[in-house]
Amino acid sequence: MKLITRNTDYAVRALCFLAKQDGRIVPVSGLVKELRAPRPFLRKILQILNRKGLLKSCKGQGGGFRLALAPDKIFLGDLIKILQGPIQFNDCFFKKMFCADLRICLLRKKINEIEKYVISQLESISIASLG
Amino acid sequence: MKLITRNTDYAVRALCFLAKQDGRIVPVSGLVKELRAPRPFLRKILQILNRKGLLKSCKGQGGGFRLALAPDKIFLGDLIKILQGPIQFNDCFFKKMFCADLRICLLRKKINEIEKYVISQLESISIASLG
DNA sequence: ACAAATGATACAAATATGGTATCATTTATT
DNA sequence: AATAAATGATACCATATTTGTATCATTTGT
Repeated sequence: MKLITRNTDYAVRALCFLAKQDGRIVPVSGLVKELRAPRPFLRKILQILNRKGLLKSCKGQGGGFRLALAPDKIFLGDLIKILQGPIQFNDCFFKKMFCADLRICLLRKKINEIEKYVISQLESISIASLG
Repeated sequence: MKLITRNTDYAVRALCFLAKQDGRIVPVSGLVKELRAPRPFLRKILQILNRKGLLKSCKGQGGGFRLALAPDKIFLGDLIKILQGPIQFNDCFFKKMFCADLRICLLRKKINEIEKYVISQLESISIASLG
């Protein structure tokens, strides 16, 4: 079981690299070189981060990407939510089926507590702290 | 992202039910009825738990399953390891590629800390505490 | 002998993840 | 104005994992 998937991993590395560029625009080719990531896959990730407002893109020749926010305002939790969906340790498979039953509630309750801790941690890890 | 998958969920419920049977042998049909789980899928799960020593099976007519250990000696962490594999929040996609690089180590280090906490929690939640 | 149970194992469907391919659009440069 | 270099959008495909299903062999109580 993984906490972060490959696309999040690429995203972290890309953002860390961009954080070191002082706002200079970097084209995908530059990031591909730096990260040795598959180019079309990386493009897809960057485009998503652009749409979500973490990156700012510039089209046309000389274009590329730069951070849209300060590195200490971008958190691992944000990236995971955007690229992997909400963290739901606690997704109940049995919905209304058992939920009157005490032991199920106990399981859910305990997993929920773990989830809350993990989310709070992930929301405290900034790109700046990883750079 | 899920912390426990459906088969683990079934396993928890099955073990909790068996824990209430005072060592009486319960056939799969009994558990299917109790859990409304797909019978062949549940059989597969129970057979795995038997092989791993958490359950004791009895073949033949009148056979079935019972707990092999006291409910306070079986932990959620065990079930997850058996049915979902080792918890590896920290599985590095980039192995030797970047590992000389400081920022990668920072990411891994932080995820490792979260992983350790989660594992310690999962290893503290017993079937008895969920019953 | 028979029926009721598990053991073992191969197969299949559904979903999630990782990645590719293509074409349209924008923009700097010439 | 033409061209080349970049992103935007989107459809598609490959692989792995999860969630099952199906079948036959084996064991055991009656």
